[in-house]
Amino acid sequence: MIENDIFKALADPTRRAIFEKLANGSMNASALREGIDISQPAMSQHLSVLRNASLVREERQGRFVNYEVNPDGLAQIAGWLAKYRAYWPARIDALKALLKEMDQ
Amino acid sequence: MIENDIFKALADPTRRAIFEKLANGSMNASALREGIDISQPAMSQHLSVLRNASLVREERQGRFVNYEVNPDGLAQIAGWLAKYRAYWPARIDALKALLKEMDQ
DNA sequence: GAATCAGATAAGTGCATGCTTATATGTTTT
DNA sequence: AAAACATATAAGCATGCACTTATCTGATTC
Repeated sequence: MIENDIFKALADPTRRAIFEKLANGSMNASALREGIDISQPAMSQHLSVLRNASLVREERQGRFVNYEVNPDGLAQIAGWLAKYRAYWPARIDALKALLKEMDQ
Repeated sequence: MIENDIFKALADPTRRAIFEKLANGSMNASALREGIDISQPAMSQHLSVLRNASLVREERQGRFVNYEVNPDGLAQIAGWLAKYRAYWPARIDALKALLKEMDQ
C-alpha cells in the first residue's frame, strides 16, 4: 500500500530532514549529505525509501543523480488528511496561526 | 519531538485503522477491537501510542475508557504539510479529484 | 583505457517495535 | 466483600529497520 510507504518513510527524522532540504531546491545525493552527518550508503538508502513512497523523484544527469520533491506523495497525505477535515474546525484557529507563522 | 511521534504512530496500518474507526465516532477500547483481529493488550498499546502522539484522547467513563479523535494531532500534520504547499499547484487537480471522490 | 568519481547494492549488526502471555489496577455488579 | 469486567502494564520474543563496511555499476576525466 502506497499510503503505508509514505507514512513509514516520513516516520524517520533523517528522511524528513532530507525531504525538507529538497523542498528548498532540488539537488544531487552528494549535495544533500552536506550538513547532515550521514554516510553515502545511508543517504542512498534513505533516498530509495523516499522514492518508493513517491515523495521524491530522481533525474540522472551524467554521473550525478538530481533529486526533487515529487508532489504525488504530498497529495496522498493531503488526501489522507482530507478524510478527517470534519475535525479541523475545532483546531482551525491553531492551524491558521501555524500557517501565518510559517509565512514569515 | 511531537512531529516524530505523530508520523511514527501513523506508520502502522493497524493504528491508522483504529484512528479511522474513531474518526467515525468515538468509542471505548473494547468496541474498537470489534472487526479488527487484535488482542486486548495490543489494542491498549496502540491506543497509548496514538494518545502520546496527540492523535486521540481518552475520557474515562466508569470502567470504560472512551476514546475520540484529538484534532491537535491532525493540526500538526496539516502544519507540516503546509510547509510544502508550494508544491501543491502541480497536483491541485489530483487533489481536487481526491477530495470530490471522498465526498460521495 | 586506466583512474577517478557519483551513486547503488549486499551483507551483517544492534536497537526499535509490535506482538504474545501473565498479571496488575480500578470499577461495577451481585 | 467477592466475583466479574474493562483496561493498563510487565516481560519476553521475533521481526523490521537504520546503520555500518565492502563491493559493484556506470559515467567522466586524464
